[in-house]
Amino acid sequence: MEYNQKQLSILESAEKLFALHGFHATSVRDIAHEAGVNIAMISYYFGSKEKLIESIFLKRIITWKATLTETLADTSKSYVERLESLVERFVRRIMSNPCFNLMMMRAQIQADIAVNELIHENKKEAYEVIRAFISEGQEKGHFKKNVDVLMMVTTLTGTTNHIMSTRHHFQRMSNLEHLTDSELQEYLIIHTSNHLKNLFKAILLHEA
Amino acid sequence: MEYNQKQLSILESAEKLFALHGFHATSVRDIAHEAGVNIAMISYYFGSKEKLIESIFLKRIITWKATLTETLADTSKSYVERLESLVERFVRRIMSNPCFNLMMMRAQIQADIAVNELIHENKKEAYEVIRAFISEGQEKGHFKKNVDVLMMVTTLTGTTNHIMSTRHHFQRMSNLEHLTDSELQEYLIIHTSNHLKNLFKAILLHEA
DNA sequence: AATTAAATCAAACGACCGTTTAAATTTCAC
DNA sequence: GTGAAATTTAAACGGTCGTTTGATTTAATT
Repeated sequence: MEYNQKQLSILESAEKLFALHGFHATSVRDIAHEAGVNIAMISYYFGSKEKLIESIFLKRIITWKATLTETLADTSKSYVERLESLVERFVRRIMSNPCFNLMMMRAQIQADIAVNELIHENKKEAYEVIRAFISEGQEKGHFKKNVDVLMMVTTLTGTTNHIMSTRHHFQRMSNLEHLTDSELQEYLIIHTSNHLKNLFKAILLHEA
Repeated sequence: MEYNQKQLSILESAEKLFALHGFHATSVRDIAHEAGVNIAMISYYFGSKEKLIESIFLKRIITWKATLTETLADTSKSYVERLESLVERFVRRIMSNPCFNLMMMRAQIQADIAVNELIHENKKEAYEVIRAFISEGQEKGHFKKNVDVLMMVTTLTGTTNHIMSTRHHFQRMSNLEHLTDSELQEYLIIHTSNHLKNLFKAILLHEA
């Protein structure tokens, strides 16, 4: 799908505003104003407000299955190193795209939205790559056996999403008000990754 | 704050609909219809739709600090047992009130809502009780020292919220479609609690 | 029983909404 | 340069929204 400059501007503006205010509290007039276009352009280019949000999801749900597969198949690294890479890449990907991921969180809370099936399939693919990797590690004796991988992935996603969506609360709780937005983001990426790596290693590895 | 039967009916209906559809996609006509009252009653009893949602938060944010304090101060139990009780009570509390907690999640995503300060204070209080407990356990040698308690609490909250908000996706991923809603809820409470207990024990305890 | 206060109602208000319309303008292809 | 196609525009449409209004009904008080 090729978009022209106007369409891209609309998509970006919509993504930002939907993330901030949600779908229903964002009007096409808001989006058009932010994008510098006339309001009829939304319908002209995308057909409807509903199809606009679907287009954002379609554009953004770049399946990250390929990245995952590559990361977890890198035999130059140990199983632990690959697990650590998985966590780092995941956390950085979420934290570096706050708008889209806030939209994802809203979509997941909202039971009646058209992209739910797309999201489900996307998550299922990712999960199956991770599960295959953990299983392989278990069979080869690198990881412990009694670990619920789906719960583990839920903790990865849930923790990261929660930090991202409540980062200003977190900032206040940690007395980090002096940090700029990009400093805070980098701090959160590192600390969240480290925390999650510690958690997963603690349950997957045999104590050294 | 004492509410009459009509007001309670409005509060319940509003909570359910705000949880399902969000504040902006729920109209006062929807709420009035669900509650069996005339739409003017919303403004009459609560002043506005905005004040209605605030009233729900005020009513529901029963500070759980007292429950926490009691659970974590129960000296008839070991430190580990108290940690386990904390997890179980937290998870059950969230999972048993899906409507209110979906509203909480939405409120947290939404940066510009009047109750954010209330939520922040509420979370801060709870966090400080937990941190005091973990610190005490560390000082007495029951828990390991290098654990980020705020991150731990974030994992507790993030994981539980994520399961709750994506429970139908989770149900499908786990091939549990045959379960009724209440069976699924109970399954999730138990499995989430066990998973989180395993995680926290793995990072807090010295390997036996 | 009469009066006052509270609750309820249907209708209305002014605002906002997403989408459409028809005309105007711009761009493209020949 | 011309005509067709695409894009853009301002206005309009029909609908929904939260809140208010004033009349009516019900409940409480004297």
